[in-house]
Amino acid sequence: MKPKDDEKQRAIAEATFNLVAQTGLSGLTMADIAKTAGIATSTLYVYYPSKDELISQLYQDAKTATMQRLMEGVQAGAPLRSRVRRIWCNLLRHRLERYAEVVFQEQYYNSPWFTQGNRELSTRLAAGFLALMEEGQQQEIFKPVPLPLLTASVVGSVRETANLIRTGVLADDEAVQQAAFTLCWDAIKA
Amino acid sequence: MKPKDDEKQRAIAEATFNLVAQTGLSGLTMADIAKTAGIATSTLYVYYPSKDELISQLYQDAKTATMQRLMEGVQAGAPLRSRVRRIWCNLLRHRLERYAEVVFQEQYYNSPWFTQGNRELSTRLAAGFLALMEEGQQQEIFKPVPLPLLTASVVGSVRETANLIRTGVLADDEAVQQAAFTLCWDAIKA
DNA sequence: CTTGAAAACGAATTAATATTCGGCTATATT
DNA sequence: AATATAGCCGAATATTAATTCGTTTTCAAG
Repeated sequence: MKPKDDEKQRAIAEATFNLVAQTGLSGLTMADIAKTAGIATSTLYVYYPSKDELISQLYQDAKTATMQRLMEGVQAGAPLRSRVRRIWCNLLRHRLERYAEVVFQEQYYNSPWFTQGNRELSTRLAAGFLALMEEGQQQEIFKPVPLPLLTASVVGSVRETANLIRTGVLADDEAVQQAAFTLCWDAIKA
Repeated sequence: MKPKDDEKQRAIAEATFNLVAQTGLSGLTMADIAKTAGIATSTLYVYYPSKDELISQLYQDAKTATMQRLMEGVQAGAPLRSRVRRIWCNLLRHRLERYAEVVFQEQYYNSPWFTQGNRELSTRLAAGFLALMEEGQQQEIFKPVPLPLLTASVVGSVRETANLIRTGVLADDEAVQQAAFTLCWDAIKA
């Protein structure tokens, strides 16, 4: 029997991310995905049973990749500030380099199709990051406020910064990064 | 001749906001709007020439209301910190009380239908807020970083906080508000 | 080299959904 | 009170898009 083609799989994902970044999740059609990926529309159904499943599956892949990158090169022994800084930079680079993928994730996350199961996956993948923030709070390096306030500040800071850089309002250089991270750190530090 | 019915106008807006909050801008149909508003689908076309125009018009109304509320009770003579705090609280209250309207604005803002004209409107309406932030920077109360970084921090802080309160992660009380605003202020203050 | 099972395709099919149309109704003006 | 103008409605219409179907092509196993 003929095996599925990994290359087509990749093409489908890439096409979907790019189309969503261009025209939004709302404008996404199976016909467009197929055309952009260079295959027939009906072939999509060989790889995914429905449009919903396709989107959900791609979300899981993208989210997993994001959270993996988040923790890249974070050394357990290093000072907390540099670990947080590393995470902050990882997230920023990821958002800038794989913008389409990130847009896709956010649009799906805020869409009526987003499932409970995917919400649980997100929580599970964020566990490492959460533990790190909690540690910082116990060491009294961070403010004694509800933990979600701290994590939201970090993630929010990256999002805002990435948007400003992407739209050309800010340059993508060391100075901007330094400044933006300092705002973030001052917000959370005790 | 028969005049247009203000009550219907209101019902259309309310229906649209609620439906978008429930099922997303992508799931919005003219039939649903009409049904929820209690009128015939074709009557929608008496008030708006097309679905696009309907959405665009409602966005302008909502955005205007938001920015008006933003500056409510901000006294020109007051210390900068309390003016910023007032703005921060205004935005938070608005996001919590008129959640559907805010969701609608954000989804439209990030949709492929969002027009250049609406982008300009947004900029125009934000002028007062921007001037205030610039003043704070000239008085060296804020950090000497690019202005957009400061404004994004404030707006982002409100968004994150409102989301946490709305989803029940944080309580809607004075203590939380105090804590969240302190994070925000520490981020931007020199 | 044959073969069978699954991939791949293009053409239906079916289900939604934005918009239009023709007639009726309400009301502001005279 | 008459009337004309525009609101209002329910029923078409036309278009778009997800999914299915029947056939052909490809490839791994025997």
